[in-house]
Amino acid sequence: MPDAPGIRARNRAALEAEIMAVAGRHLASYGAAALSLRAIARELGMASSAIYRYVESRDELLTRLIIAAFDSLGDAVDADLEALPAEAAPLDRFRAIASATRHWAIRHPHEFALIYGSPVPGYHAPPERTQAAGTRVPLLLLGTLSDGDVPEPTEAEIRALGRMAQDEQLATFAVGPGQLRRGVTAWILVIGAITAELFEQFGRDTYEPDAFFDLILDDAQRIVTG
Amino acid sequence: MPDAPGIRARNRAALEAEIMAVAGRHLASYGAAALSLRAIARELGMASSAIYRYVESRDELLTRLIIAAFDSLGDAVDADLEALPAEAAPLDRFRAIASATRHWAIRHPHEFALIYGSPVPGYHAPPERTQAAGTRVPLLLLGTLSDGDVPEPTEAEIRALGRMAQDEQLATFAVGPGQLRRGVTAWILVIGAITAELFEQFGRDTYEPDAFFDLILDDAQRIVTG
DNA sequence: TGTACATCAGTGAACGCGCGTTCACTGATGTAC
DNA sequence: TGTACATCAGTGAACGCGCGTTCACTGATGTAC
Repeated sequence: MPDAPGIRARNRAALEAEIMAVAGRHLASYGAAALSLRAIARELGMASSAIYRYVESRDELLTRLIIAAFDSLGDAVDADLEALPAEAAPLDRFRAIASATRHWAIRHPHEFALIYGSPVPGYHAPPERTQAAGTRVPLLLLGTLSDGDVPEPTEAEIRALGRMAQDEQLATFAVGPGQLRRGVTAWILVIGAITAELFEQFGRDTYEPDAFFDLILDDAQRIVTG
Repeated sequence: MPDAPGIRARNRAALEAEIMAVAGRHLASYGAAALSLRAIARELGMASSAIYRYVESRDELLTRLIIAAFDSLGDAVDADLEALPAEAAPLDRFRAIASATRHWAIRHPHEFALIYGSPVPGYHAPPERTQAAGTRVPLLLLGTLSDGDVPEPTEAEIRALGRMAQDEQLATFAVGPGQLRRGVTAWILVIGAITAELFEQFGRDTYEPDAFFDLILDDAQRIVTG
């Protein structure tokens, strides 16, 4: 039987949580590139070397922050989905997922940049650790698509999907290759629109992002429904 | 009458060009975040302070590199367009522009990240200097769209475009608000697909980017033709 | 054509800053008998 | 229950590195008379 955690274990868990909280705040305020183990230690009032009892390296901390960002996004999307009436149509769920993603991104621009922007210089995320968290929302989105009323996938579509079109993969996606390819394209459009808005690719105050995103969703739905 | 340039002016022009060339190489190799005035000076065998005779500051150099990247992309697109037969259909020109953009991005990932990825930490590009270069390719793309066979713009579209839908602006775009909005959406999809590919948002070797991009272009064209 | 002066390019030292990571060490907490 | 030992958290100094930017200065190029 496991002992109740001693004072050491409790302290460790508490400090670990505090470190992640401070790291998250620094990420949110200054961005991933400026993330510094020394700065985090300073804010916690501990020696810079002490951090290494909790975090292997800066890269490891970045990996954890990436996973945390994906989780935060996933939770936000889940919350918005639950606010929907149970009988909401699939396309309404689709819109809710995309809108929740956009609103999360607006509230957490640096987190969004971390997971959907340029890679952090000198760091490469280990896919085996980030993948599960990273596919959570795209999978939700695919879940709103049904195969019924959509044309047979073309040869070109199956070829384009490559490994994604293999049977084991398709099982986790729960849609056929045609809808998978459409769903991925729609997701690209959604993320692209959010990116353009956040990174101001068309300048500042040149258009109305709220209204524009609505129209983006119309196009995304047309992509998905064929 | 302007004098022939003296030896000093010639040296200055030559060194200025050399500095930009080295800066470009460093950007291409290590990315914008790692760009360092000292490193450039070192490579040119000059004192780190000497760079300041040619470049006001690191930010100024970044601004020049952004403009250079947009120009490089624009030149690449122009070249591919010229290789097209003169009677090529607008939609073929559309595809050529998008494909040229993608191929340029694959050849110049760090330049692409500089202009379409997350902002460089601690730097904000002055729009009045980068805008002209930045709109060059999008304007080419809009140039392939005609208004004729497209439905009247909706109220929602005009609202979403905001300032972009003002008359002076529309004149420079040479299309009506309906096509403008469709063209911008298509461009977002194209850039989003390139971003997803380069930044490996769906992991490595999970799909076939060449074939997938072809299908993306089909969707982009459907967006544009209504 | 020659001379006096102004402009400019480039130097080297310095300021002040920050970073990730390692290491030998102290003192507190936990464990086995 | 008490004691000896092992584990762990946290310290502070250090290594080795890099950066942007400023400044007083030298020597070469250009210009006005």
